[in-house]
Amino acid sequence: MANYQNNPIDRTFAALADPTRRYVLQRLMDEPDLSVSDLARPLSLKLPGLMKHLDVLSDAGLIRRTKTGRTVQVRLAAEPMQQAMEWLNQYQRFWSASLDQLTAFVEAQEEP
Amino acid sequence: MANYQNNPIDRTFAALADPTRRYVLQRLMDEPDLSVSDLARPLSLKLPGLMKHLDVLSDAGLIRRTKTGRTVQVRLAAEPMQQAMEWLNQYQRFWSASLDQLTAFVEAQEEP
DNA sequence: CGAATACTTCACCATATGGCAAACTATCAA
DNA sequence: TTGATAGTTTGCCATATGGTGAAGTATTCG
Repeated sequence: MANYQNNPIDRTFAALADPTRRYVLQRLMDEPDLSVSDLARPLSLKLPGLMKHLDVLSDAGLIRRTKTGRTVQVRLAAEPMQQAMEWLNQYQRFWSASLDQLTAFVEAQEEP
Repeated sequence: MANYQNNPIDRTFAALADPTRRYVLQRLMDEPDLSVSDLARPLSLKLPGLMKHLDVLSDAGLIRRTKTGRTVQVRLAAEPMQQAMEWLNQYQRFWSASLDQLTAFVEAQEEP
């Protein structure tokens, strides 16, 4: 093989390509600082499985883990998504309809 | 293992996770309807290697291939990126600085 | 027709990924 | 201090991915 996701944007997109990992990210949006077992509870995989996903997310810089006592708090660190977003932005001229959607979305965000 | 990218958004992000494939997409933005060998020429891989990448991109719905005679035209089909984009949009509230950037970008696009 | 061109398919390889059970390492509670 | 709890590490496995060379299929050119 060769290179295997070693640049940041590769790792970001690769991390986002798995539904379990996207689920983790979405949960962390709503409930910050969840523990590893809190995250695992609703999932149908064992802890070692989740660990691997968390490693992928950490390597991509999308989460940060801090251990206090015996529990680990997992927190979102969405910075790398910005790059991913910027990369995708280039393609907007190929779907102007959705450009309108995006504009609406951004405007909605700007309102109080 | 399990599920291996079988839903559309998985396939989209997985397709975007490789630099060769992102290169192909970017070239197709600038020069639509390139042939397979045109795409391969500047790359340091053999045709079968590129073929696999094109298969991944097709399966993700990001390109479309049409054969005329013995040459194949590859065209961008960026629709699935919209979904990817929308997914990423959720995270904007985690980086408001770049939200401003995005707003600027969208506004720039809207000007003639 | 015969040969070159433009892909495509096949068989093969090394490494990655996503999952598990089992064993291990804290840390907190009784 | 024993035991439960929270997480990690270590094999191990099956399948995926990204690459190759070699052979196969059309199509076009001379």
